[in-house]
Amino acid sequence: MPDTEPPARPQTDRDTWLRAATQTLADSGVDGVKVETLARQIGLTKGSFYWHFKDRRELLDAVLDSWRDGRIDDIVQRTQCAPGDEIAQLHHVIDTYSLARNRRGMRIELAIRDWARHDARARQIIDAVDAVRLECASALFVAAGHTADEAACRSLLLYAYVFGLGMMDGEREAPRPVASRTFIANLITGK
Amino acid sequence: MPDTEPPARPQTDRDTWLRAATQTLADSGVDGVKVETLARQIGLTKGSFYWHFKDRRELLDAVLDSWRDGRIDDIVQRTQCAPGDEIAQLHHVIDTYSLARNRRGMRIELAIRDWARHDARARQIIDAVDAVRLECASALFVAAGHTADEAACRSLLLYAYVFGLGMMDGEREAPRPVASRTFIANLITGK
DNA sequence: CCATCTCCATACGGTACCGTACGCCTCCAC
DNA sequence: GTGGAGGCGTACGGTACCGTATGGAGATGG
Repeated sequence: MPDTEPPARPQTDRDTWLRAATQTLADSGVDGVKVETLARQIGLTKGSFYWHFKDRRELLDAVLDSWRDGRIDDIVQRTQCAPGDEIAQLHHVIDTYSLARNRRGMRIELAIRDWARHDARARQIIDAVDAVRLECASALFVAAGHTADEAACRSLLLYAYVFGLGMMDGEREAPRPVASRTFIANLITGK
Repeated sequence: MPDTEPPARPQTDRDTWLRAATQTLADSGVDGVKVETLARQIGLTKGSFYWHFKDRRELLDAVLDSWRDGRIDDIVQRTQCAPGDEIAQLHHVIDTYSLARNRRGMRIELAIRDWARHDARARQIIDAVDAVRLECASALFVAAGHTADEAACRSLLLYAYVFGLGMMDGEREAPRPVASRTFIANLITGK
């Protein structure tokens, strides 16, 4: 921040740490993200780590920031559609979050949500992402003809459902039957 | 198990360890449950701990078992009602799980659900509790006139919603407006 | 060819755990 | 009163972390 952006440094090894941390976060939760363990995994040492990051916390914050940016870009993209297709698009959003279709994404999401129960910064990131998601989904419901209040309720139900289901299903292999998922999606979107 | 039940031992100090572990589980997650930390909290030492428990794992399993028993008793009780009151009873169940009404219960629940993502035994307990809950809720929906398939879908939506909402809301103070909660509950139960 | 900067390895001190070994009380039976 | 057994405290070895200190290889520029 003090100096003028050293011109496009590769930072590829910083990203290596970031990716490893994100993966471990998904696999083992925040408490599994340990400097020495990551070092062994990626074949580097703490010497490298403490050159790229001030401390463990800075790594975690970087993971959080990059996750937030990715999720916000994603939802903004995924909720743009032609007029008249809003409900179909909402069904697509629900499907996108299904465990079978996006296991890794769901694991990261759940790990961060759990983390947010003890960490203010993580909580803040989660709240920011949720706010954008709810707003985007609400806009679709409104475009489909619902009132603003009702749209907000249905959006909340939608996201609570997809993440709650992710939590209940855990690592289950067999996906829920199509008929069930369609029925539930119809309840949420209002047929 | 080998001998014949030493006649009603107090076991009050074993229970002290159990309660402390459950509380810490709710506050800090499984990884926060550490023998030496608990010892400091309750004013005992590891000498006591390793007399009552074989190791840390045995304590965790005991927490899990007692939680499962409590949850199953609770849901069986809470889903008994007079004929005709089924939908009202389901609304009551939803309300019961609201964060404002049962913060501590929700914290324990979420901590165990997160734990279940890495631990087979915890996963097994969660699955057992979920199965009973879904069955009990489904029975109410069936009694209210829904088909078995639809009852199963609505039950799944109900529980996914309440736990998903618990996750999204975190430690939020202000409860959701009554109108919203009623609207969503009506969507789930079918008006 | 020397200086400096980047990037990383090695080595170290310190802390927080787990589980074990062992010993000290206290209560009760005989 | 003495000998177990229940219940617990103390002390110890071992491990897995965090963060720091320091040095060294390799590129880069003068």
